Amino acid sequence: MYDNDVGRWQPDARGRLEQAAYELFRDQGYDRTTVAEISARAGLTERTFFRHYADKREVLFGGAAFLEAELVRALDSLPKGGSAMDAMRIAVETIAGHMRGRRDLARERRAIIAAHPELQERDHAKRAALTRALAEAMRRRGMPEPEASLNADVAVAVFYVAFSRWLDEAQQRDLVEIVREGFDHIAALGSGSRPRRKTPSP
Amino acid sequence: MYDNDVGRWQPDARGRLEQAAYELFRDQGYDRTTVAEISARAGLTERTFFRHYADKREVLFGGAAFLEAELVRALDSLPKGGSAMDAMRIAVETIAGHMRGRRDLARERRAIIAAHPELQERDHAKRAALTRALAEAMRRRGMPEPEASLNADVAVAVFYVAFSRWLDEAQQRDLVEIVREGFDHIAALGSGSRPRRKTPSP
DNA sequence: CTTCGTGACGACAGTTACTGACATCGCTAT
DNA sequence: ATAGCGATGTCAGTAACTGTCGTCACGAAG
Repeated sequence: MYDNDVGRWQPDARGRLEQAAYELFRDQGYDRTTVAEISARAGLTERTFFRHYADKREVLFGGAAFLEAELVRALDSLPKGGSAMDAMRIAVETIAGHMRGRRDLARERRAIIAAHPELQERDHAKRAALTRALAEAMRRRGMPEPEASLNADVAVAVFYVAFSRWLDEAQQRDLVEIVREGFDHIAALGSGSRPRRKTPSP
Repeated sequence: MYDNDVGRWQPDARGRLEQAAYELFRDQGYDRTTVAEISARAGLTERTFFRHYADKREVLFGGAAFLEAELVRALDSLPKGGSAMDAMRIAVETIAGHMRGRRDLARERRAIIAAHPELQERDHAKRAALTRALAEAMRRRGMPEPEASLNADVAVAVFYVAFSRWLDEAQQRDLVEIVREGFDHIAALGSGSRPRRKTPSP
């Protein structure tokens, strides 16, 4: 679904558009670069840009749909026996793994979004969509409705907090590890004691 | 601050723009009405519309800033002695009181927003801003940080859920009453029993 | 009474995000 | 071959949003 164009045109038009956009946003800022510029640098026309992205903002959120799909896929492929929180933990750790090697890009992206309210709006919308998709997947596993949405909220919050820390920390830890600590912290809240482990028990 | 224009132009330009917008949105839909149309119906120019509203969407969210200000004002004017949840309850009930007599308008507004993703984005952003403002006010009352944000989240969630029910219910109850029930429900969660009251104890 | 801002608006031109309609041309299946 | 399909190009158009300057009532200062 991502590998288009092997014949008449250069391949990976989407990827070229995204890369061109990041370069231009970094060099001259988000609102000083036009869609026409992005398209030209990618060797395409403005019209084609809007065939790949519904609007200018979406070029910064191409990964969100992939992330959502991966999260749901990971959760659906898990046996339905174990605890619900464990299932969510595994699914979230799965998508956290997909971030490996993209920290610098993610930091650039965050800086751009932080400087533009319209992009923050879109970011929140993507988070809400991710949460809804996760809640729906939990419902498919048999969890009733207040719990499904509440647990999805918590799991997505853990992911976002971990993601933010991952970008902030000076030493470069693995995001999956930070996510795991987050879920440990949540579990500790329920048991009334301090976190049971900092790494998986031997 | 809201009562401009008593001389050379008709008064209440903002109000006229808002009313014109609602009428046109109701008659021909949000995206089939242009800012030029709204401005003309209000007896103003397009340029003036954008002096009052940062963009076309904002004309539907003029009340949000007022609501936020009222919520903070109500909370700040409360004595700092009592319980934190009681203070939030009183503040939220105060702004709930401001909705009286605007149910039909609110339902129209909700229908418009529900039909347009861009407006839902803005709606979520306004809710986030309200939550942040409430958390900050709670911090001013001495509540430390994880609690302030978490409690603000809960209080705003109660308000939004109550608001939605208020619009849905066939018989027209008072929003303040529904908000009160919501806070009762939350309090019951903490005490481990069912809600203590459905209406204020006699 | 004059003068001097100041605030709210109009007029106008310009940019740019976004859309619709139609043409082009390699690829694949029949 | 040919017919359809899919990704793109071309072109024209709409409407959201911005910068700049001019206008005119008002109120304060002189």
